Amino acid sequence: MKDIAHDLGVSLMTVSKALRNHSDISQQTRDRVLKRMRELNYQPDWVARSMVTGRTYLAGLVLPDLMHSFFAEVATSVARKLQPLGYEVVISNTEENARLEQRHVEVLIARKVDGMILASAQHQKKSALFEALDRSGIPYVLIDRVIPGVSASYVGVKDDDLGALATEHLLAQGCRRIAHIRGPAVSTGRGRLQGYRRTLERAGVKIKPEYIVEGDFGDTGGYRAMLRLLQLSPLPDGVFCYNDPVAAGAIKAVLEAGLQVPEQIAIIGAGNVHYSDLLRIPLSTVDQSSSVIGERAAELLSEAMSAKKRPEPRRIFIPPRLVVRDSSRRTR
Amino acid sequence: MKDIAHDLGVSLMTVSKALRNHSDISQQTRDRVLKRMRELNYQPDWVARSMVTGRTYLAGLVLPDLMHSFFAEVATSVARKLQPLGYEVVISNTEENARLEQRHVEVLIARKVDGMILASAQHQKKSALFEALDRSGIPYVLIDRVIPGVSASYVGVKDDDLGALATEHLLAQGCRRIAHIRGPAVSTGRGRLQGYRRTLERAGVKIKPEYIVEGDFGDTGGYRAMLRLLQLSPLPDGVFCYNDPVAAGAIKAVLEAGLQVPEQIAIIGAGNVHYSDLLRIPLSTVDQSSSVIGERAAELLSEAMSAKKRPEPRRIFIPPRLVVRDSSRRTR
DNA sequence: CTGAAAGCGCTAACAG
DNA sequence: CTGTTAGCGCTTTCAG
Repeated sequence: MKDIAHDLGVSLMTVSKALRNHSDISQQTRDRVLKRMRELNYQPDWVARSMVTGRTYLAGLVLPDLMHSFFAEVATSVARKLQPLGYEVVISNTEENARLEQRHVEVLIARKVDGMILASAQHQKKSALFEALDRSGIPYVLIDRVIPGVSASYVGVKDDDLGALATEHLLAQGCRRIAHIRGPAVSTGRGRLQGYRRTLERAGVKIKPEYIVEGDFGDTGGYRAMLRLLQLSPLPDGVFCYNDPVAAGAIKAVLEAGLQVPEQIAIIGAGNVHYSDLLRIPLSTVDQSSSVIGERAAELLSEAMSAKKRPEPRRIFIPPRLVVRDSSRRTR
Repeated sequence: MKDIAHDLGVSLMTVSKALRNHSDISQQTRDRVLKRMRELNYQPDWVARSMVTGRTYLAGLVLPDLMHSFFAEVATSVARKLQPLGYEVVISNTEENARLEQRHVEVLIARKVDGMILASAQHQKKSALFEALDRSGIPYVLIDRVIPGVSASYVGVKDDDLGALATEHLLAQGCRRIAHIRGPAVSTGRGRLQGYRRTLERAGVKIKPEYIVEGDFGDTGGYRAMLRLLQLSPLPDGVFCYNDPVAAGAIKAVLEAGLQVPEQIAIIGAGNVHYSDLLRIPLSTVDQSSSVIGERAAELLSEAMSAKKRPEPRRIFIPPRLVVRDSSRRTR
């Protein structure tokens, strides 16, 4: 900047204003400055600019697992929304580890990101993480997982409705012994389980505790959980799985056991990950509109980041949508 | 910092040094400083620190598509390697768009990232992007895709070897009419095609131009490409697909046409994405060790970032590894 | 419309 | 072991 000012015989300030399209600069001066800037390949230094303006135009995105296609879709849509607004997105992969997540968030705070979107892996009600976040004054939006006791904006589906939708579908397909491979103790896992319970109760079906098994987040967990279900007698005739990777693993186990999907055991997952249609047996699922979640969250965040004072937290619930494919369609 | 210094009756510098574990500070003073720091919930301001040190401890990762499981794996392993070293990773999703990529890289330069890893979507030899990058002096490592004319460090597989390996395997399975669904005109697409050609020539098999069709990067492209192959007569009895998503789409088309995989048409992909084993027909593929690529690239970059002077570019080639599953295993 | 002065929060270099 | 001085590259404020 100094060079440009010197070369053109104007002051630093004139250059600074010209570069930022400030109003009180003559068109002629502006053009000269921009021309010289291009000649010198000059790019304004964001670090210095941030230091004085207090804004970094960085947005943090804290995710439990980038390799889970649901979060990859969210990341893509968040970036697609935020980048045109001038924000760069810093993605932190927490690997479902609450401690690691805490550290990442502290780092993002110290780096003065303008805002954060997080699918938090915290299990506890009110963790140090959210205290630090609130103290920092940095706006943030929760996605996918609700953290009890944290009153921040949220975007996601109502997981009990999702669980109910899936379970109702299995009932409608004629299943009577419906099992659930449940997820971990985060809000999505709890909510889906609750929806499953609620639906069976309302339908007057007795809930058997041994039909509810823990499946973790991924396909290996789903595979192992299904092996346990396959020990039972009578066998379940339908399984609602925490998510699509878990369901894919479960299907693998069922097929290896020589049983038919969906004829003997119908299976449904959740998330509608993009390859669901390409699996061994095209997978029925409940769609969560991952890209819509990302978009809405980005919108809420960008409002909060540009607002003078913190806007009221808002909760946006995306309605879950049933997608029936072969894995649960009974041809009775 | 000023507050801490004031509260403790020491100078700013003492605090600054204590916080950074500088050697010439007494243990006692350091402890007092750290204690007060915790009490005040103070976090050093990275922006200010970067301004004076010239280092941001940000690393850019420029990828064509986060939703492609190969790149998601690379991103995960890069982050896992770099974060313990104190770097935060900024991921830019270029959506296979060379212009968008150019803009992203400029932004990363202006933000003064300490280094970059890129799987570039540039088609041309020497684009403005790499000129800007070289001018900036920021170290960078190319992964997955070689850019002709750019002499930077590189980590990836030799794509012609990959293509040869896949094609040889199909030959060994008894296929005689081997088609190729090729990728776009980036180095990976060209290299795999070349390996396919080379192998067929050496085996004395005539290459039919109509057996080489364009499939783009993803499953829809693979599906459409396979539909075109299915018009041909005689039908191919083996297809080497650019990557696993393309292969998954191709399998879908074959099955819908009522043909058997692998009995009538054997299929092999590349990349060994993590769900390959869960597809309709478990997919044979060539593994590229995505996480190793990420790790090695991160290692090369971190060396370059901490070196005084730019180290010599290095090229690391990961050997491709054949993974045979049902989609190509002929039970003759 | 243009410019001068002051300072953002921190650290490098050097002096005590 | 501790402190002083100067300045990173930019913008904000206010005066011409």
